[in-house]
Amino acid sequence: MPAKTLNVANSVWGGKPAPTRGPKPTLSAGQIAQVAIRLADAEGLAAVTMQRLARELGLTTMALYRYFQAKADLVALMVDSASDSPLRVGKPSLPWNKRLRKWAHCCLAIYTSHPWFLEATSSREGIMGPNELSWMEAALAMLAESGLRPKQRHDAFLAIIGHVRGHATFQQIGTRANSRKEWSRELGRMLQSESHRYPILLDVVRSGGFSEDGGSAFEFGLNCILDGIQMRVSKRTR
Amino acid sequence: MPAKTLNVANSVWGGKPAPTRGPKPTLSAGQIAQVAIRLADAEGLAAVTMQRLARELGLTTMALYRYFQAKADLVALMVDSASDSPLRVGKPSLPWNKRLRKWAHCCLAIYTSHPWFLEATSSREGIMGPNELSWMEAALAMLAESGLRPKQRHDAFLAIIGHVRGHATFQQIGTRANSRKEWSRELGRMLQSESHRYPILLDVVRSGGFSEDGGSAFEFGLNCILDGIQMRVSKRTR
DNA sequence: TCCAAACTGTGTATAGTATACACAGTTATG
DNA sequence: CATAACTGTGTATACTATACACAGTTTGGA
Repeated sequence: MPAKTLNVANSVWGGKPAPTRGPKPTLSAGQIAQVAIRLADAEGLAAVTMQRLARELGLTTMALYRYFQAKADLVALMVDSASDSPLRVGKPSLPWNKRLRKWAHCCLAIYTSHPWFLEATSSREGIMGPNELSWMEAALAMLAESGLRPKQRHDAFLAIIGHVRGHATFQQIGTRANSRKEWSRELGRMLQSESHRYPILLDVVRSGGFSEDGGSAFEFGLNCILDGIQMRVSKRTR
Repeated sequence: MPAKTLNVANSVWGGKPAPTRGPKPTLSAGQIAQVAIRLADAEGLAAVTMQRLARELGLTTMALYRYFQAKADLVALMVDSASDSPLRVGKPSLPWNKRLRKWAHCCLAIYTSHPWFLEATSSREGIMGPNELSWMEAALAMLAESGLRPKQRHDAFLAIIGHVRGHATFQQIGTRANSRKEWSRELGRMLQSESHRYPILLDVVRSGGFSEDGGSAFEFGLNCILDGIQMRVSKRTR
């Protein structure tokens, strides 16, 4: 019996029947997740330990296990709560690709405003939560408008979310110990001592490809993907 | 002083001066990394603990710290060793995009043959190793042939590696506890009970978008990106 | 009205993690 | 040949997640 998966689902899909006897819980799973999110935003996901979180809440460590069967359930709820974020893609009259572009930007905003989000969603063991699925549904709906078949909608979605996550990964380079600039400088130094092996890479580093960005890399790749999808849509309708 | 970063670099860029006195080490860092790779391939990255690895090698746990300053250094060497993998992109006479496609497939092969590779490379704190950089150099060289400027080469590279990693992430869904099919079935059941909220998503699941793939999703997104790059190259040369 | 079931949070205990530190044995160099 | 520099060992520590027994609280049914 796949017990773990089901439990994770329970924490995110409010499936607990709300018992009648016994004392009322002093908190709710949602409240705990909110505090955990604030903690993770401020100090990283590694700071969210059961002991630390309990201390933050004025509870004992083990009290948390009355709200979540395991830590994975807590993280799952953190993820889905953070996914309850405004998705503004403009009027439905806008063409699908314009709205999809906005979708990607809103989605990226979750990753950038919650640095832990990427790590927390990198191992998709349990089932996804309702808010996460809503994001997915929205993107797939736009792709459906484009005229792609269901399987291709999925493929296109994967390319886009992959790009969002890829950019989020890139943004987090050297985030912890050193600053990003320091990381880039270090790489440059390393490359210079081996410049014969990596001449072109050295060009890129010197052009500031790694240190400064300002979102142009995100835009570039997103445009490539959207144009590529557009081409395949045109092929189909032609 | 960013000591940790430098140490990681040392383990990967053989910078230790090879001492003269004292007994010879019974092993080398590279050998240890190879055993760790075999262990991770078989039982996952979580199985690679210092104690387990030491037991596997017939050493004490603490003996490993004579070879690596910290576990992160070991993982860094695992990553770079696994990156020492054949990159066959065909004759240099082939057009850059055909070779870049092959590059992406070879790169994906690393991720699929080493399921731990994705996780091990998800937090890029330290500097990259020489083999990793060689992969990057190769891709950037192809993009340079296309005529893109250095900054755009970087942007394009990011889109491609992002797609490779995105697909690797997708492939690992539900890999652990349940099979992937079970995961998809579970999702389908969940969606059916909320079918009014996720009608289009349900279509995709029913079309087998999640359960079966066979690499078509990878191909689709890769083609989109490569065509998108091609368009931008044409614009520039026109 | 009262009792027992069901629930809450607490305290304690355990197994597993990385890794710091002191030590004993070994080797090449002065 | 003595000592410095290195090897691997053993022990200890601080942190994880979480299992389990318990004491106190609330409520449904008698």
